[in-house]
Amino acid sequence: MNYWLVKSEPDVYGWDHFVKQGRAVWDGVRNYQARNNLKAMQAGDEVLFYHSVTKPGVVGLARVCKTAYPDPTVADDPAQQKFGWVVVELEPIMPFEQPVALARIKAEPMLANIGLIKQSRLSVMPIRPDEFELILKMAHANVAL
DNA sequence: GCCAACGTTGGC
DNA sequence: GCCAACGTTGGC
Repeated sequence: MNYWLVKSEPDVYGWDHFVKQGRAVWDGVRNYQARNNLKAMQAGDEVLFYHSVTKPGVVGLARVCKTAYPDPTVADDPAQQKFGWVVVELEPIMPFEQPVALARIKAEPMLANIGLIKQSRLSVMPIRPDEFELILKMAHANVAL
């Protein structure tokens, strides 16, 4: 089991929209490192859902329900296909009773090396098990790991 | 609205 | 291959 964090701007695609749909095709990733992270995801991996820009913070927990396949939004664009962009599919598990604001993450010494802070522009990143567990605690999420 | 970080593009 | 210019992300 691996743990991840994905970012989305709530005004573009927020947690509520995600829950309403019940499943998300995670498309639009156009960065090699983020793409490689998508490719490394396995079915059942747990994913922190992060709202960027407005009220930045982790708002809920999701899981990978379908592993990487070619991004259908560039299926008709040969110029884009050479990049090998992919999507995964995610489904919501639960919202956080107490969302974990970025400010709280920054204030937590044990999270000083989290990718979210170290590589602030990366939109799909791995999270260490200890970091993941701590964020769930901070969210008051009682979930079996 | 501003700015820092950083990835990409294109000239040389 | 280097580097300046430029665009995008995302926090504040």
